Amino acid sequence: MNDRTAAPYGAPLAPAFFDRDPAIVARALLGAVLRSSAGGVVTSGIITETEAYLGPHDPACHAVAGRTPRTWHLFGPPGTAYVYFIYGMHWCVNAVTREDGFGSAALIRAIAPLEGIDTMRLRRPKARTDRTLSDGPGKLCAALGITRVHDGASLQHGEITLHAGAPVADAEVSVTPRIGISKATDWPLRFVRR
DNA sequence: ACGCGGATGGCCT
DNA sequence: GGCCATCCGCGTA
Repeated sequence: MNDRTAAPYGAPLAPAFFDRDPAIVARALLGAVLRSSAGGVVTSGIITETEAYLGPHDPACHAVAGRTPRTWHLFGPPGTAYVYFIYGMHWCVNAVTREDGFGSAALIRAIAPLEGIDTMRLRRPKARTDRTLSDGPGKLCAALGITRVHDGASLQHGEITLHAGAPVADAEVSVTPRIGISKATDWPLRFVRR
């Protein structure tokens, strides 16, 4: 209904945007728009929280396991979606960073709902407020219909895309250790928009 | 406002 | 067999 409002974002971010250090990319993704057309319905949100996973040398990064069936697309070219299944129930989405074959990424941890909020509510019936619709990595994937079928897909042209949005100033950003991990727990690689 | 534990299944050792 | 880049509901305050 109110889904026809003008979307304040343009063309998808180019591969060159992602072909940088994952911490730079994770920071730069704050304020960007994550968009989905899964199921033929547009849902989107403004990114408010991200984390960087640095590669095979980062103990908390899935790349430490090497290239396995699960981590295959983490080693894809920059601007690829790396979607994985966790805790037997949830999906999480990353944007692959750096060069093809390296194995680093930026995890999208939270978005503020922008378009398709009615659809997001249907997909997340337990969410009581708009804010809790997509304020977690598993929640936002459920809200946007992101699943295994998107693993390995291009984030430039596909059902899931990333778009530049309004810039976010450093004064609005908190940098903290990453959440929910058991290794390298003190590395400051989580970026949160206040 | 917090803290804790159960759900649930694929994947690596 | 054990470990998860999580979420939700229930308990205590």
